[in-house]
Amino acid sequence: MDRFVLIDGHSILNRAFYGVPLFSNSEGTHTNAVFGFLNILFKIIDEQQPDYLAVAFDVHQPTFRHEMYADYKGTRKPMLPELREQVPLIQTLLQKMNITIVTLPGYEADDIIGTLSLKGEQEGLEVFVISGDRDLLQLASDKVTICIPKTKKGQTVVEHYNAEDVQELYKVTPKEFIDVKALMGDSSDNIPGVPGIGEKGATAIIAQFGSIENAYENAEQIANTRNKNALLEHYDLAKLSKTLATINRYSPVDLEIEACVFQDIYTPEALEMIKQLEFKSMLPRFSNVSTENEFEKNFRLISDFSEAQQFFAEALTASEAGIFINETPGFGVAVSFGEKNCLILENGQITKEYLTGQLRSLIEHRIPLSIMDIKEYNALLTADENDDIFDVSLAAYLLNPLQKTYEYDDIAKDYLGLAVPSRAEIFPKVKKGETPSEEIPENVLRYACYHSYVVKNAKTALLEKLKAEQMDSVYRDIELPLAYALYDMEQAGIRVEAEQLKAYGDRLQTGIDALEKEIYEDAGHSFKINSPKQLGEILFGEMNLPGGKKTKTGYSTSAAVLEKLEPDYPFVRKILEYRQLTKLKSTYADGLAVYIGQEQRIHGKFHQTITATGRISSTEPNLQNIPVRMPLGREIRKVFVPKEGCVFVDADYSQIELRLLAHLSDDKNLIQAYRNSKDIHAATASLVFHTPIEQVTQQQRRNAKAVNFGIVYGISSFGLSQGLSISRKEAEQYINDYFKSYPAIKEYLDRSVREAKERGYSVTMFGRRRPIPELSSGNFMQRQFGERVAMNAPIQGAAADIMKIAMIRVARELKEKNLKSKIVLQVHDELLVEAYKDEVETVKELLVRNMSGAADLQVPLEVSVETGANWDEAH
DNA sequence: GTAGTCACG
DNA sequence: ACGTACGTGACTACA
Repeated sequence: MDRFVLIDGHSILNRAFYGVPLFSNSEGTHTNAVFGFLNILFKIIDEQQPDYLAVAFDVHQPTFRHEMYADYKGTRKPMLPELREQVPLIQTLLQKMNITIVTLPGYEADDIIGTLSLKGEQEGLEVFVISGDRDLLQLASDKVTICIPKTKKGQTVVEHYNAEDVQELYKVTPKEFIDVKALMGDSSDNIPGVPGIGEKGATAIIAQFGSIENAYENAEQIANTRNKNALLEHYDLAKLSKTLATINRYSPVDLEIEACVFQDIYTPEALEMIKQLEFKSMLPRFSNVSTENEFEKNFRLISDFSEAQQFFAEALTASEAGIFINETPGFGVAVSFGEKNCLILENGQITKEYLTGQLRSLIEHRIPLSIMDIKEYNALLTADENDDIFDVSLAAYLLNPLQKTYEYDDIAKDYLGLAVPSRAEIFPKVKKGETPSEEIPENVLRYACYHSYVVKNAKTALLEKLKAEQMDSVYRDIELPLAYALYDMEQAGIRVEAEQLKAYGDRLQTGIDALEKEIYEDAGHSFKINSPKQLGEILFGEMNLPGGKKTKTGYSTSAAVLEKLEPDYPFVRKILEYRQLTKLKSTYADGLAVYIGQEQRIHGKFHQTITATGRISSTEPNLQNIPVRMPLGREIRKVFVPKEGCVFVDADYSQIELRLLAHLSDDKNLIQAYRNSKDIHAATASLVFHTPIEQVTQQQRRNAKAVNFGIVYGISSFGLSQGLSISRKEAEQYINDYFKSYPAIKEYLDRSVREAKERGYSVTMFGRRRPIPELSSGNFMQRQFGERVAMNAPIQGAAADIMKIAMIRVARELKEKNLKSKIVLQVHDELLVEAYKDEVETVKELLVRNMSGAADLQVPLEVSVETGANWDEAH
């Protein structure tokens, strides 16, 4: 039997909107409801395999119901703008998917569905009605099934109701269901119902009499007197309600079911829109859509040795080439130059060594190459900063540092205006992160050659754009050379004493076990101490501690909250201690151990295209957040040690961000303070609190320090009050006093915000940009966030630039002087060098010189340097 | 997969 | 009245 699926458009969109957290694509269009709608649509299509499909939408116009009852749907809230803007989106997308959309002025989508479902039933079809609205249950029969999607534990499940299910659930037939609703009323549609009769009464009456009319005629048989009187008194209202609640199954829908025949929904037009909406997870569904480009005909697979040799010989004559290195399922190299795009796969005489040798040869012959993420592939290419290699990822990052990834298909779209199939489209079964294991060669060919094609062609566009935005220098003088310095740093790795680390972990475990026992005893039972939910219930529920309430999901148990309770409750102190110990154990003791490799070294990754401000980030493991503030945590640094014959030399910028603030704002007072004083926070306190510097108290100094931090973060009185545990009023006073002492800083910060608003981005003194779309948001909070970012980004970004410049210079000088010492870590304002003992003095000197000389500021760029037998000692 | 928490600059 | 410090990454619990 053929199946006919009818979808209640607004109802499903509405459900999707509230079921899926609000999000937008990178253009700022809200897309969550469209996303949710599609997920439900795909699920229904997969389950039902419809032969006919139509989606009904209401039109924004009064219906026949409004004419008979002016207040119909009167109390309904207007649709939120975030949802309203998605209605045309889903409608356009459905059209692009060849799906029939039905609307009917003067009628609701319910009536269209009622009419078409009846038509379908009469024509012998099996009908499925998809809606979130239970009113539709009145349409259920043995041929018509009502499907209601629900979100259960984050998963969409669809509940099915035919006539029997309705009977079972509501004790009345689908037809009688109308009468029940009419009697009890419906607040969401503003159907009046009969005053005094609720769900129970309505169901009882209709179950007994079958209809309002029959019940009225036999009213004397209604057992409940109050219900009986209510019905007798409000019979007219009940009749009106019934008419309003009845779906019109004979509305003038001018549509033959044949016109709804289900066709291929995976069209190129729809795919284009899905990409625009950025629904990456849905791309695999469109894998059969060919987004084949003309040039794809030039993609060739080479697995014959002599052919490969000929190809590489020709490549040596190219003016430039794009390359991609494919590592799974087999090793291969894709090279694009001129009109040629070839993937040469490892095969027989074509060995991995041969292929990398050929790439080396291109580099040595100074053929300009273009590649994504040179750092990632440099183990194979062994290039250095003097080679002619263009890194597409770095350029794309500079042009927009806010993106999560820089995939070749995004590059093609953004800089070549070209739609190319993404990885997900080419390998539909392969999930992100997994490796294609049994991929057919044609797919690998497409994937690899699209890659090399895009990187070859994007180079010009990216360079032009960098130049146009005055970022060519940041690219050429900072990011690109830095990639090689970071590569060397990753290769060097850092030595970690595995046994000491293990011992440290064991020590922690002893403490954890003891604390756990005490905590369970105090609580009277065991529970997951690290579960904020369980802990919150115990603290603020069972134990009835003051405070309580905070987050969306329950009580807040953050350190900030618990620390306020700590003095009065030993139990809370134990919790905090437990948290500290388990954190150290899991993240550091156990967490680091798994990364220890050859020669006891950890080779963490340093990422250059992640942060919005230009800092680098560190993962697997994160070596930029190794504890230092608390003594017990700091112990971990003792297991980071230099190799035999070496010591650590650790160099730190002293308050680089605050110094940058002095420089950028040109504030004479702050500049003077830096030139005169060793202790800038005390100097600030002296000025702000009108106290001679030698009389500044520790408290005053602490406060001044917090204000200094706050300024760099994009000050707000609330933020400062939180940081200092003082009132907002006091915080505000501090800020005012601060700006009185440093008037140019206020002007500078205001200027930062103003200029960022004008430009849409902020920019560092080296030309690095950070777009701040929040500045033009209609949302106050968002805009305010944008303003703080506009104050912070030029400072944090410039500090990052300076450190990068310093790293490049240090790495260069170490190489030039043939020193064996190596940079092993960068922690934003700190460089750690593993220095050979006979090089220590040279290293110390060159570190300080290069770091403090990396920028010419109006204040000295101070660098402190220390040595030690482990990281703790050296820092 | 997200929320909460906490480690760093 | 809103409900906030800037930038990251890893881990645990839980839906």
